[in-house]
Amino acid sequence: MASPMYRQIAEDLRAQIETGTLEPGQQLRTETELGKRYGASRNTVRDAMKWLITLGVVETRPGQGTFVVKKPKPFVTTLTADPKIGPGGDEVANYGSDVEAQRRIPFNSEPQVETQKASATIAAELRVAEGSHVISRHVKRYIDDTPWSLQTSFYPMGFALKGADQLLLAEDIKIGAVKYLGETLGLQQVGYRDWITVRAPDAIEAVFFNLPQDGRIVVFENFRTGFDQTGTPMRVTVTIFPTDRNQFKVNVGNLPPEDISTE
Amino acid sequence: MASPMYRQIAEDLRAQIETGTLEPGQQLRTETELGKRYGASRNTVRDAMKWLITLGVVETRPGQGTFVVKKPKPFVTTLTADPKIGPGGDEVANYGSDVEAQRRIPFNSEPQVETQKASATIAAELRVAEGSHVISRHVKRYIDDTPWSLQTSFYPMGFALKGADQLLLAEDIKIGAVKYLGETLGLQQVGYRDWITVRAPDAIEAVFFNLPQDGRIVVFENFRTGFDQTGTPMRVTVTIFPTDRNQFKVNVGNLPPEDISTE
DNA sequence: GCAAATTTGTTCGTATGTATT
DNA sequence: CAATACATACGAACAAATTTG
Repeated sequence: MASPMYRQIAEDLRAQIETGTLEPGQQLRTETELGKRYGASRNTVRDAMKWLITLGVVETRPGQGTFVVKKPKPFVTTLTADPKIGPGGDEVANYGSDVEAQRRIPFNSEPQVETQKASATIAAELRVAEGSHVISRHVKRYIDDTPWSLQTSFYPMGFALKGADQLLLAEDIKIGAVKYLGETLGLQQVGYRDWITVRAPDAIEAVFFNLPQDGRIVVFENFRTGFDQTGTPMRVTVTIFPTDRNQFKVNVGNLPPEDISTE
Repeated sequence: MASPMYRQIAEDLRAQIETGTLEPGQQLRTETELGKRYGASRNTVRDAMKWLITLGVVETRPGQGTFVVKKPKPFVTTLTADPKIGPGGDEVANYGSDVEAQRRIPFNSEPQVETQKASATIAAELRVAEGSHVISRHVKRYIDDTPWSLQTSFYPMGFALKGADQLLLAEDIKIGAVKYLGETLGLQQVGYRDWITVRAPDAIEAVFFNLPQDGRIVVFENFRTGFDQTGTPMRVTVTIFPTDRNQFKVNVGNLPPEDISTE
């Protein structure tokens, strides 16, 4: 009896959900009904609900009721390059093929292109002066019509001035940005480094991914810095993935082919 | 007036924390005091506090008060192998060197060794029958005395019977488990695959890492499957890292040496 | 070591607002 | 428009944890 009543109620309901007595998507009894059943007031039941909500197992809809949450099937992204493509592959292309292998339909929005002054983080990764101008290309990415990731690539402004002017056009670069930079500037991406963190979504991300506003569901933030043949950073790509529907794989060394049919 | 009062109070306090008016570690005024100041009841202030708690910006300590949270300095783990070591390196050794480079002091508990029946997930990764026996070796890992990760490695039971009997001893394998398997069974780890997900911590993890019980702070779960020269899985290592103090790096291709002094 | 004061934690009751059916 | 169900807010009381005298 150490734990307070609202925790006991929450635990009982959670157990019912875990064991499948309550199925995903199913509606729970109303708060007043549960109060009667457990011999508690409606406010105490509501405390139990709040607890279950922060645990992410139920959600409430005003005017309707409380429901067991449905977990979406995760999207798996491989961070290491496909050996057939090598480290020079394009992010969009790479991720795309990875998704197709899972027989899903990816869709990217038209890029939104801006020129900005580099933030401290971006400047440090690109090794340019803080506040110097950079090109940012932003796309929204969907899989099977569900919001999947938000991706922004940053390039030094000099690239466009030296001949890679398509970087400034708000239009998909068909051959891929990396290949385009190779053809126009002779730059080759010989490697990249990913830096993966987890943080609460900002307001824009929460809206796009349809996440609760209170930051219960967090997002992956992946900084990918690409390096050219001289060891200089040529691009920084920041991709945001909500953790509730995304997973990553990293392949190192010689691996047998993966069986994806059972995923 | 669109947003409810408890959100307005929370937003005001959050802004004070963002701008530094309230510093990390600093104590907020008591709930009753804040209620008077904002013209709200104590319960409404408490709703604001709950909101800030799920946002992760404050924490309450019964009998003491409410405090602005201090964010710990993150630990960075590189998932791709050091090129000098190659994909055959040991997890413990690999991670260890990675941490030392950041001039921190890692410490591993003595391993806790058990034989178990393989769970569905472990069996699938190791490609053994579900329910067949496996050896599990579990260590608790600290850096600078703060709990850092929980790591469990699983090996097929056959390894011990065929000569690698030190796997069953609750004692550190000095030369590293991978090298030991090479010497005793001729197995070489030629590659591995990491599979990274994020989930709420279970009760044991929450206690070890000192995380709040309500699952607000989630953990990375990294499944690393190591493969031998025949392409057969030889080991599965599951490592749990709390996301509030851990980050990952992934290196692909040819990279310039990283400047770690500025981290 | 104990008692008092302080502060947050839990629970109840009640009233009113808002969203959906 | 009415009924239903969750959302917000107030007030009150007692419990539990911590610090201080």
